[in-house]
Order: sequence, then structure tokens, then C-alpha cells
Amino acid sequence: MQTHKPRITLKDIARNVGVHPSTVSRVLNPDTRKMVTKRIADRVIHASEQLGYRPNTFAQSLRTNRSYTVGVMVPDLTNPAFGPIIKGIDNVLEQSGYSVIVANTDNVLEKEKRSVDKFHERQVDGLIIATARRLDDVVTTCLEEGTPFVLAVRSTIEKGVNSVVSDEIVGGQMIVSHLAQLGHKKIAYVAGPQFLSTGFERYQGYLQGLKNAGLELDEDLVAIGDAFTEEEGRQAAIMINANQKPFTAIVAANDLMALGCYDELITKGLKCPDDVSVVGYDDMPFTRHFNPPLTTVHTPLLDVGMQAARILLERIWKPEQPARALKLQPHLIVRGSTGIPSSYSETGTKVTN
Amino acid sequence: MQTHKPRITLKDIARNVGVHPSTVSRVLNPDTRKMVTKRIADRVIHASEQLGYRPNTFAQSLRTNRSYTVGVMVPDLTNPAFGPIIKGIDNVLEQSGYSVIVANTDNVLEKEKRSVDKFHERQVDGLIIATARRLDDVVTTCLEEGTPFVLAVRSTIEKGVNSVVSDEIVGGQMIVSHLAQLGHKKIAYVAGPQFLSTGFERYQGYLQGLKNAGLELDEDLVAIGDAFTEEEGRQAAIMINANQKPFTAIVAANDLMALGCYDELITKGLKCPDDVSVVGYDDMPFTRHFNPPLTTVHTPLLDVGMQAARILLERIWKPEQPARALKLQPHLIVRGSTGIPSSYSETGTKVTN
DNA sequence: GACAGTTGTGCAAACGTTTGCAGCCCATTC
DNA sequence: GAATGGGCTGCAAACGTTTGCACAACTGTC
Repeated sequence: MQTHKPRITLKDIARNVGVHPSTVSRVLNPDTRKMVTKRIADRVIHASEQLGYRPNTFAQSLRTNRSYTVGVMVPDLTNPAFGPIIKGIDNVLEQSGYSVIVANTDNVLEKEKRSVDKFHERQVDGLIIATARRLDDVVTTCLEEGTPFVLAVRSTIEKGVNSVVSDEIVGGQMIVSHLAQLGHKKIAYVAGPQFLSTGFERYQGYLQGLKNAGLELDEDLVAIGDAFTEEEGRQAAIMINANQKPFTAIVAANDLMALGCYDELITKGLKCPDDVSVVGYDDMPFTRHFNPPLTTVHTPLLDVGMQAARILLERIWKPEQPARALKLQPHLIVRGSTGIPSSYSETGTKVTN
Repeated sequence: MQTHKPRITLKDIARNVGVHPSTVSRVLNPDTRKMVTKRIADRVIHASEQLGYRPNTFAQSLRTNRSYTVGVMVPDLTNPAFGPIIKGIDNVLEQSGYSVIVANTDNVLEKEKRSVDKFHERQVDGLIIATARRLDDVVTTCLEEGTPFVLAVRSTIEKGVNSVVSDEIVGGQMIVSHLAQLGHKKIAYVAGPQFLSTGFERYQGYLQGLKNAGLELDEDLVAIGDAFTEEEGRQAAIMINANQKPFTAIVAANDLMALGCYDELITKGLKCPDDVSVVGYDDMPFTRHFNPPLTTVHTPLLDVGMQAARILLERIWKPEQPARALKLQPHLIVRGSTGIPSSYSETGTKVTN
């Protein structure tokens, strides 16, 4: 019963049709099909279909050194931001016959190294890295080894690497500008890890935004979290609260951290946005269903994935090309978590959103 | 510059140490290492490390017919439910040296077939399928071909296949029981696709739950959606509303559909849970942040992934074993979206529906 | 009708492993 | 001291492709 049907090989088809295996190979490979007579080609194709031929990719790859395989490294599959990215990647790669191997690194360096080793071992044709730190060993080794790769979402400080990111600085500015326009002057910031480009640049955007609005930075209103998580967001919010300085808005480095801020506001008995406005970043799925619906910056995650995949394919096909650093434009999505600052609303102007 | 460093092979090590490649192979393979003298083995290992040897997996796979690769098919990576599953899978598989190849099928049969073909071509050692319909061609062919595989989350009607699912029927019952206990008598149901085990069994659970509670089914309070999406949930809720029958609670087949119900309630000016209680299913990430926080059934998604991977490994190692159908126990998580029915809370019985 | 040129096919090597088999050497035993 | 045996290592084939090269056959030209 358990008899796996014996694999059909080129030889089998060749025998069946009465030609040499190499001829069969030529027929089955689109690039070389024209080399062989139509009549024979047809018979080969017919036979291959009838026998249910499936090329042995190992043999192919062994011979050609191309695996038609791409490695994707993400920090945390639980974070709903990465689903769309992988989906985007898969969409474009599978159309070109590539398969994607994913690795979840849990944000731990050790695992990243292991994964990238594994990828090399499997001779992936390229890598998409969504785990990069601003200074990243893994990335520099990839650069040295000459593996085609592109960074997604997170970039590094070194130049000359392919990357697809959202313009975080602009995003950060947009948020502050939005809040300033509403009349906020004391704007707190819950920063993400500064060793990640996203964490760092969003914070830079915030700083720049303050400057643009003619507001000055109060360091007591800034706290830095060690990870882009709800819990770290909550801790940061707690720290800011502990400084006892008044503020009317709080900008979080991503949506998860914003949720952490929500939690802290609730435990302090503060209403959002009536007492404090909150802004997130990423526009994860379902942010509009949060309580209140979260004002955030939309990062085109699916696009990031798709573009990263496209650039990777370009590099795989012609590796000599200079690196491309693509910056996608984010846009602000105003929802219910931001409003006119409480200092106004308490003067009688009752604002609800 | 662009010179990819030449790949180190067994031959290189052999030459370096002064032994035959086969000896090197034996040393580097844990199972056969004991065959060779310690002294030589040490020298081989040393040389291999120094030269930075990486086995060529294609050659290995070609020779041994094992790819140490597993294919995972999911319907929609955008759905945050699947992140944790894949993470669970990856976690256990990578520990055993397996890599996971993912394919996103967008719920379209055509793509599923293509993916599974691709997987076969790549000679994955096994498959984890999270896209199964109750009647599923793809699954039956896999069964015939003898590929080790296990279904995750969704099962089929046929027996004798490995699967890891949550006990949907029990889950469905728990929901109704919870609502009945609160005093609800008119409980609407927004069903998921009936060709999916999840959609079907949750509905069966609902029916059973009604029976248990001594309530009778009103078909006008049931609508079936074509997909587990927010939009389909909303449409179903609209249809139920259109029937003009009063109800005090609405059970959705998953969290996304529940969100669709939220939307419809809002447009009708109904408050949840004051006017209508809503229950979801799955306990996706962040459901507790919804407005109101969603009462739902927790499905242990990470566990599902991990167990599926474990069972798959078992089957890969000893394929003769009888199939295992693992049912994980769900549990109800009561949050803010369910409460005492409006007919009670408002003694004036101000029900609009 | 011989020659050059073109077109189509076969041959065989190579990709880097793994593994059954053969054989060598050394130690143990009588 | 010879025979037996066991422990190590080398040999070579095989896994299924791809591809440069050789060669056969055919086309067209003078």
C-alpha cells in the first residue's frame, strides 16, 4: 500500500519517446525548447504529461546552483504587521516560480545568525530581511558574502544596501504636526528601541516635528521602550507619568505601544482623547476597532513586501546593479484617539470624537 | 570584487586532511562518526571548521531523498490568526533542522493546487495544511500520494488523517451556554462558510447549545457568510436585521465577523452590550482592545501550530503509525461585549430590531 | 556532385553527497 | 606463528539534471 509511486525521471520519458534524456531536458526547458524539432518536442511534452513528470529540483539546483528559493527573516510572526509583508513577498515571488522560506527570529541575534546560516546552507537565491538593527552584523556579513538581499521595513545605517522602508521621519513629523494643529503643546513620546531604524527615525521625526511646530523638547516627556510591545509601551507611559509633568498628548512609536499607553491611561483614570490624545504608528489591521479608534500613520505593509520582492528579483537577475533604497510614503489616518487638548475642552468647549 | 567565495566541498576538506571524501562525510554525519578513528575525526572537524564548510543540501537531498523541508499552506496571511500558527510550526521544526516554506492561497482552490504541486516538486518531507475544506480534493490527493501531512485548524470529513484542531463544537456550545446563563433567549447566529469545518462545527455547536439550554432555533436569526471576513459578517448581520425578528445577542463564527457585526450595530444605532451582546471566536490578538472588548472563545493557535509540527515530525520519522486527530480544548473568554439582555436591563423593554 | 553552412540530436562529464562493498591492517587467540 | 576476526578507510557508483562538444543529417549554392 504505502508504496510511493516511483519518481518519473527524464530518463523514463526519454525511453518512452525513444530519444536521449538530454533532448527531453531541452524540450522541458523553455529556453532551449526551440533547439529541438517541433514533432519530437510535442511527443516529449505529451509523454511527460502523461507520465506525470515532475522535475527533481535538487538535481536541477545541484547542477545550476540556483534554488529558486528565497529566505525571509521576520522578528515576530505574532505581530500582525508582518503577515501582510510576507503575503506581499509571497505574491510576487511565487509568480516567478520562487518559494519563500520563513524564519521567525524572536528578535534574538543568536537566532538570526542561525537562520541566515541555514539559508546559506540551503543556498537561497536571495534574502529579505525584516529584522535588521541599525548596526547589524548579520547584514554586513551578507553584504560581504555577496548574497543578494533587501531589507524590509527596517534599514541599517550603512549605505549601498537594497531596502524598502516607509519614510519614518516624515511619518513622525506628520503626527506632531497633526497634534500641534489641534492645539497640543505638551506632547509626550513613547519611543521604540533606538537600535532599530524604525524606533530611531520615528523619534527623529518627532523631534523634527516639534521644531517645525515651534515647540520645545521636554525630556521628561520622553521614555524609551526596549521593544515594540504593548508591555513596553505601558512601562514607558508609566515612567512618563511618574515624572509628574503635564501633557495633553502621547505619541507612541507603534500601535502596540500605543495600546500599552491606553492601558496606563485607563489605570490612571484618564480618558482618551478627552484627557490625553494618543497616536500610534503602523496602522495594523483592526486599529479602527480599538477603543477609541486609534489615530496612526499608515505604513503600506503589503506594498513594502511586494516591492522588496521585486527589487530582490532584479538583484538576483542582474546582481551588478547599484543598490536601491526605496522609501514609500506613509500617510496619517486620523481616528478617534486624537482631539483638542484637554486644556481647551475643560474651558467649556466640550469636544468629543 | 563580486567574487563569490568558492564553495568548500567534502573534497576540499579531504585533500586538506589527507583522507578520502567519504571519510569526511562519515565524520560530519553524527550517525556515522563513530565509524572513524577519533584522531582523524578531530582533524576533519577542525579542518571543516577552519575552511568554513557548509554542506550542499541539494547534493544531500538528491542522494538521500530527504529535503528537511516542510510546506505550510495558509489561506490568508493577513488574518492575524495565522501568524501564531506559523510561529508555532517554525519553532518546533527549526529545532529539528527543518525549514518551513509557506504558501498563501488566498482561499482559492486553484492556488492551493498550484502550491501543493510546487511543494511536491520541491519534495518537501511533509505538509501542514491550514486551508482544508470539509471536502477537499487537495487533501485526498495528498492522502493518495502518501505524503505525510497534517491538517491544522481546519479538518475534513474523511477519517484517518492527522489533524490538530480546536474542539469547535464544544466552543460553540460554551458560547450559547454563557449567553443563556445571562438570560438571553433570542440568540442570532452569523455563520461562517459551511464548507469549512470551522464554520460548520461552530454552527453545530451553536445548535447543540440551543438544545442544551432548552431554546429553539429560529432560522430567521441565522445568516451564513461566504467567508470569515469582517465584510461578510456585516452583510450577515444586515440580513438578520432585515428579518425584523427581535434578538438580544448575536454570535459570530469568528472574531472578524464579530467586528462586522459591531459595524452593523453601530449603523443601526444599537449599543453593545447594552442593546445586543456579541460573541466572537478565535481570540485573535488584541480582541481585548476592541470597543467593546470582545467576548470570544480562545483557540490556542500557537499550540495548534506546535502540535501540528510535532505530529508531522512523528509521521515523517515513522510513517506507518496510525493517524492522530488531536483536539485541543478551547475556553471562553468573557469580556465586555456580552451582558444581561436588554429586555432585562431596560425595564421599559426598549428593543429596536 | 562536392562543399560549406545550418540544424538537430546524442554523448558524457559534472554538480557534491552518501553508502554498500572490498580490502587493509592490527590485535587477539589458539 | 598462523589463522581469525574486527575495526577503519578507500573505492566507486548512484541520485537526476544541465550543457559544451562532437557529429550526423539535411539544406542550399556554385
